[in-house]
Amino acid sequence: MFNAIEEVRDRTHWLSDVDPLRHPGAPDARIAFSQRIVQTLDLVQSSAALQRRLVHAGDTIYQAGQAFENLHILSTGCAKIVSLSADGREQVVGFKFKGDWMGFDGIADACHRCDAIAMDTGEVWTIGYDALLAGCAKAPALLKLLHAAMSHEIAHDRDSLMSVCTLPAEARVADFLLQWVESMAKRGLRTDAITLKMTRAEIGNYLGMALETVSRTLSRLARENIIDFVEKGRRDLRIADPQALQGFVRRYGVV
Amino acid sequence: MFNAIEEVRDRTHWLSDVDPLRHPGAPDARIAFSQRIVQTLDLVQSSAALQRRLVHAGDTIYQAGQAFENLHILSTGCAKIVSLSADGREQVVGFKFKGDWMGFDGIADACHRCDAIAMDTGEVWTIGYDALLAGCAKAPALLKLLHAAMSHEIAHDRDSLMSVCTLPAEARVADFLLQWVESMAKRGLRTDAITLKMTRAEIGNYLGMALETVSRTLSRLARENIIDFVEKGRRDLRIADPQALQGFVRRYGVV
DNA sequence: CGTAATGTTGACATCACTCAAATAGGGTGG
DNA sequence: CCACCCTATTTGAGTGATGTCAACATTACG
Repeated sequence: MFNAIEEVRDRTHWLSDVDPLRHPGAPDARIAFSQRIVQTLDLVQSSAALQRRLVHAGDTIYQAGQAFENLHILSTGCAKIVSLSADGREQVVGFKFKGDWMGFDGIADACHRCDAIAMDTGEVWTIGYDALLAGCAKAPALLKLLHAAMSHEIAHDRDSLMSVCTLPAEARVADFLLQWVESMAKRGLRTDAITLKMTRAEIGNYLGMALETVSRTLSRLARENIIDFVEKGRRDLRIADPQALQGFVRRYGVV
Repeated sequence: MFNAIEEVRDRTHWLSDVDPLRHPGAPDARIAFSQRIVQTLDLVQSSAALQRRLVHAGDTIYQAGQAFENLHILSTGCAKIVSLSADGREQVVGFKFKGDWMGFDGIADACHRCDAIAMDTGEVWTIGYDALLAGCAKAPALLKLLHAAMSHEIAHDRDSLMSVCTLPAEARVADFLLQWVESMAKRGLRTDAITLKMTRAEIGNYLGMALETVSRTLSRLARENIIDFVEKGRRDLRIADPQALQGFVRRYGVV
C-alpha cells in the first residue's frame, strides 16, 4: 500500500520545482509570495472598505463563538490561532504573520471556531465578508487572491498534520524552526536572527509535545551548534547551520 | 496562559448550539448539512459544465505534481487524500465522502500537493476551476457554497490536528469512529452498521499511530462492548454504546 | 526590588512503537 | 469447489521515546 522510498522520491521530484520554498537556492517562489502580499494589501485597500486596528500582544482579534461577519488581514505583527473543543481541550493550530488572512474558519457555519490572539504589536485590517465579496465581483483578481489564501491555509494545515504524524518530537521542533525562517524569508523579513514570539508551552502545544521537550530540543540544538541563542533571553536565536537543521529533520523523517 | 478547565467550559457552551453535529439529539445542523449537499450538487450541475466519471477503489482522481485545473466533487463513494513530503514521507490527511469537494489544495500554487485516491466505487464530478468561477459570477449562491466548503475543510483539518495533538492514541481511535458516524449521519447515510473502507495502516497513518495500536484499540472497544464487529471481516462494525464511546474520548481528553 | 511567569534540567514512569509470530480472509487458477 | 497465495489483521513481548513530576534558574514586570 505504501510505496518504497525510492518510488516515492521519484514522485516527489516535482516538489523542488513547484515548492522551492524549502529548498535554498531557488528564491523565485519567495519573491512571488512577497509580491502576492503586497498585491493583496493593495488590492484589498482599493476594493473594499476596511477598518484598521492597532493591536498589542494578548489582544483578541476574534473569538470562538462570535458570529462571523469579517475577515482579517495581519498587515504587520504576529498572532496565534487557538481552536477549542467542546470538552475543554485547546489547541494552537497556527501562527500568523504579515500578509496572512484570518477568519476563514468562520465562513462555513457563520460562527468563528477559533480564537485569534495577537502575540506582538501589529496592525489588523478588518473587512466585512459581504463587502469583500462585492469587491471581488468588481475585481476578479481579488477573488483569486482570496482563494489562493484559503488554499494556502489548507495546504499549510496539512503540512502541520504531516509533521505531527510522521516526525518524532525533536525533528518536529527542528522543522518548526525551518518553517519559521522560511515564513520570514517569504515575507522579506530578516532571517539572520529570529525572535520566537511565543512561550515554550505554546510551541509545544502547536507541535503536540510537552513544553519540556521543546526546551530540551532547543538546548540540544544549541549544544550541537546548529542554533545559537543570542545574548539575553532564550527567545532570540540564530540558525547557525541550516544544513544541519535540515539534516536533523531528514535523519528521523523516513527511517 | 492556558485557562482552567471550568473557564474553558464556560467559553465552549456555544459549541453545543453552533455545532450540534457531535451532540446527539440536535439534528438541525445535520439536516442543514444534508441539504447543503443536495443544494451544492444541484447548483453546480446547473451553473457549470462538469464531467462525470465512475471510479473504483484504487483509482487516482488527481495526483500530487499535476497542474491544477479542476476541482472535484464526490457525488457518491469514498476517497482518501494523501499528502507527500519532499523527503518521502506520506500522510493521509483526510477521507472524503458524498458531497465533499476535492482539490482546493492546488489553487494556491496552481499545482496539486496531494494525491486523491478512490477507496470505493463512486462517481466524481470534475469542474474546471475557471468555468466554476464564471458560474459563480452568475450565481452568487454558488460562490457562497464554494467558500463554505473551503472553510469547512479548514475547520476539519484543524480538528484533526487537535485530535492528534491533545488525545492519547486510544481516544483518537474512538474519536475517529465518532467522526465517521457523524459524517454518515450528516449525509443521511446509515449509521447502524458502518463499514471502514480503509486498512488499519491507513487509519493509523491518518491518526498518527502504528497500525497495531489501531487494531488493539478496536479489539479493546469490542471487548468492552462499546462496539461490535458484524459477522465476517473486521471492517464492518456497529457502535453498540455511543455514550460509552464518547466517554472513552472525554475520559482521556482533558486529564 | 520582589514577585510571578517563563525556561531549564534531571529522575522516573509509561504509553505506544517495533519486532515477531500466528490467524483469518479474499481472490485466483486449477 | 478446493488449494493456494497474498494481504490484512490480531496478539504478545520487550524497548525506547516522550510525558510527568519536581527542583531550580532566569527573566519580565510592576
